[in-house]
Amino acid sequence: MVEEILRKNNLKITKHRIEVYNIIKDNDLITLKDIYNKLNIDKVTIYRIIKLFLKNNLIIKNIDDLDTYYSVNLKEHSHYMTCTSCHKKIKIDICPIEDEIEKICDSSGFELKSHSINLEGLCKSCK
Amino acid sequence: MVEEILRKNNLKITKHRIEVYNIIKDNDLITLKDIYNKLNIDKVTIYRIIKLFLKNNLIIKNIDDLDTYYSVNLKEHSHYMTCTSCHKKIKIDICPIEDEIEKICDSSGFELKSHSINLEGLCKSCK
DNA sequence: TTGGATGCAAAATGTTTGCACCCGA
DNA sequence: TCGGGTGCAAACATTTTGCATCCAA
Repeated sequence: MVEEILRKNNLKITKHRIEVYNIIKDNDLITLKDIYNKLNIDKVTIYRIIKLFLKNNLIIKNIDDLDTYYSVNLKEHSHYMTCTSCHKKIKIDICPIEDEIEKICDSSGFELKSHSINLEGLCKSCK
Repeated sequence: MVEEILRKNNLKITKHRIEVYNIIKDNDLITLKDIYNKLNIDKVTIYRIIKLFLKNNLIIKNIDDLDTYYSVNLKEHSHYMTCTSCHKKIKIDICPIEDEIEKICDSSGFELKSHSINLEGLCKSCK
């Protein structure tokens, strides 16, 4: 529930914040432009909400060769490989860094709050 | 040798391309702005060279909460964890996705050309 | 010599800021 | 009620484009 997440982070609960969070949650890897196109909220407000969510690690910033995308920051999450030819994204359901990164954090005392991976190459049909 | 790399990719060898490649190589995770500040090359030309290098997988685009950085795409490479409080970057010398991703590519037929990882959190002294 | 690379100017896009007004707590 | 959230306008920053000139092959 978005409201709980906002409350837990001491963020005021507003209609716009709920809308933005939910649209990111329901559209994994959505661009700011698409959030703007789907919601009736001023672009500036979306920038501010995105910034706030990033700062509080509620969402994750992802990139590929073309654009910047946002996704919600949850334990269950996917990563994607992007074909630079046909621009299709192939979903990976396991997190390839999970185990290794935990070891590194344990030994270095780093507390990981969020992560994103950009994998680019050619898909089966494009190579 | 930069010249060989350019030749191998059928790219014309120019003074500027050599300069840009070398400065990225010598300054792991450099911003476009810093390339511009360090070299006497028009900003537009740097944008074009960066774009060309990315398209040919000669360099990698990396992000953190603040900026976009470039690094050369070599088998021996580092990743970094970024502290969102003090903005220090902690170098990781092993590639945490290497093994897992190879398996995924093998089974899916995806040919990985480049990858970048963004790890954010709090370093030992900031948490 | 020739097509692509570069520099300069300008346009187009993307992002932030200031301020008045609005709304959630 | 009140401080922070939002919309609008404008400023600022980033990236792309058009075109004339230059240079690597």
